[in-house]
Amino acid sequence: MEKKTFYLSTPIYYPSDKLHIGHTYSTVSADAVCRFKRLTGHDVMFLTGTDEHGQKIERIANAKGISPKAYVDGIVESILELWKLMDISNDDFIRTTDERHIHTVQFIFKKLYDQGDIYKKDYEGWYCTPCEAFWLERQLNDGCCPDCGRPVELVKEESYFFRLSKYADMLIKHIGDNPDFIQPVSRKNEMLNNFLLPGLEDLAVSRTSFKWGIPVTFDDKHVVYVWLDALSNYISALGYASNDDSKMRRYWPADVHLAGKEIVRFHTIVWPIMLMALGLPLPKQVFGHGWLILDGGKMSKSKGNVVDPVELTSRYGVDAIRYFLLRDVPFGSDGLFSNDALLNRINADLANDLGNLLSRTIAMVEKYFGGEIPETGEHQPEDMALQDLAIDLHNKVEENMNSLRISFALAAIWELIGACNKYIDITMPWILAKDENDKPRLGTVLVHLAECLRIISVTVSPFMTKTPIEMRKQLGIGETINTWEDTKVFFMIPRGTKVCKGEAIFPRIDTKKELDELNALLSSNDKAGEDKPGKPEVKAEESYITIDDFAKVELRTVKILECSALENSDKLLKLKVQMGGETRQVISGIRKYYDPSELVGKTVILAANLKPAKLRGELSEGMILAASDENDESLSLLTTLNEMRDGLKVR
RNA sequence: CGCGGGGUGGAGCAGCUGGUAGCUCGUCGGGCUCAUAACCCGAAGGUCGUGGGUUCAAAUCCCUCCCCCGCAACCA
Repeated sequence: MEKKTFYLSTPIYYPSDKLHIGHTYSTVSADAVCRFKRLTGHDVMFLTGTDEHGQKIERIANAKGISPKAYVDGIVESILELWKLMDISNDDFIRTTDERHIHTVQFIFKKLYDQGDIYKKDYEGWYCTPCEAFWLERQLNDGCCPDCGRPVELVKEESYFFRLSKYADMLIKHIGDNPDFIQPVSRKNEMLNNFLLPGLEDLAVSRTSFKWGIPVTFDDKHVVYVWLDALSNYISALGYASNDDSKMRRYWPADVHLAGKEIVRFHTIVWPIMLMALGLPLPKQVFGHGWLILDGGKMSKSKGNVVDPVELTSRYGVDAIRYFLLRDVPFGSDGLFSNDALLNRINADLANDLGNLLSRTIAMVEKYFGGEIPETGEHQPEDMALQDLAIDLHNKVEENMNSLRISFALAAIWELIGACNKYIDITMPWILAKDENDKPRLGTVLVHLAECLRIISVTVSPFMTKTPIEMRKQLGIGETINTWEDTKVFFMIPRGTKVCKGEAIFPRIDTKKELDELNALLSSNDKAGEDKPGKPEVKAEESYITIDDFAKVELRTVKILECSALENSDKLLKLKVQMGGETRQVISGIRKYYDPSELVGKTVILAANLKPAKLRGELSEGMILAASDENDESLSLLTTLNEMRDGLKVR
């Protein structure tokens, strides 16, 4: 019989920098689901990759003086290493710079153009020259660029547009007819209420303002712009529109597209409409997972508050990290990441519960039966209860995994582990061992434990990769009786199997010591910044400025005369400052840290020759200097060590 | 009133198709010694953000308000 297929994709990641624990979370989740599907007999296609085009990459590469391709090649290499380290079992890795992808995108673009779904139109928009970015009217901050605060100008650019509007009704109907299409459901309402029902605007799908993208075949001024490029990866990887589309026929439509919640919108609106326009069936489900929130707030590359998965893995092992990510975060909603929670989880669940259970079981088989799995005898009620629980485990795991409730699946496994520990307490094998007459009973107890451990080793294998192998090695069964079907049957380990005591699979961690070390590491990373080994001198040349460059910035001491909160803003303070004979108005985003009254009379440092900008409708003539940490958790204004008068130059 | 998510014992969460408030960690007390100072049992601790409404009955449904967080077309 033909195996059922299962096609799952992760988002393709933007390689503007190294990936952090959040990306790892997405991908590890995907991996667990795919491993589970393989274990339960599916023909799986697991795709991940990178989305490599765009202005941001182009700019970073330019700044480094290398080509965009050379730049992303380097990052992609580190991503591949990371996935290898995390034991990600993807079947393919698609890069949007792959020839096969470019071919598919160009085909799609042309086809949609030919059939009238893509059209060219002059696009009038607000352009910020320094940022090289277009903005919509409603994005502007009182006529200024939302990024840099400088004024923007109205310019015309021609652009290709994709007729989303044409397919909106079809999509609304599809969403209504297929309740599982958008998961979790809360996202579905969000999409409908926010975007679909109010009406879709056509989407700009080309750019002329930068070059780093896939050229439009019939109009070489244009490159294909993000979403049409990126989303196509899900079929370009299957060979859509290529000589060999066997995978396309085999795996399409996808079973699940995993997406971070911020891009659910593109996956549930733009992508389905693209597919409709191409006459292809829609994916069965788009699942929007939550984010890992770091203590201080959402983690992001630009905030710099990232947690390095490589570091964590080298300390605690892949399985510990995989386990934590999969267990601690309810899939679909946000999860909190903290070192504290991580170490707790490792100690409590892995070392104490699972590791110790294996260890004590093996130890007893060695001690009481010379290391050979004994024979089972008559069964007591507590034996039956344990058997029932173990035999039922595959149902619970299957049920939860089929609805992508990964943490619940793990919780079910840990229920059995807990029951085993309790079973030992009830049966008290060490007492049985004292009386030769109780030997058969003792054997029965140990066989039950070994069987449970065997079943656990299999059910846990989608989530952890090294642990099950080590468990089975210690149980003496190696890679036998390890199929999904084998989890449904008790008493499979042959009598006389030689167990083999090994190292603790999860050594207990000295939490306090490790926490100190991790924190120290974090702060030293902050300070060291780029001069970590690997790229010391690259930075050197480019990042120095000359004394002349420095002289361009005019820094002055100023005295704060007045200060008040700016209305209709939650971040801004409005200050009046004295600088020599002159007074100026400055807007500063420090409301979170300072009460207006406490600032009056203070002397601070002002960047005085910054081009004035309007913020929330108020003129800001300069910028007040402040030191802040990467999480924006603490911030301090700069002042002078000794009392100085205002208006002085700072050099 | 831009949109969305959330406010439950010390911490992190579950429960939210209404019917005696649950889990993990932590704390305290006890048990056990096969085991990685681990495991097992018990206890303390919550007026389920606020105010109102529906109901025999609300953490759970409806409305008011307060507070946190995210998003607003390239940061999973």
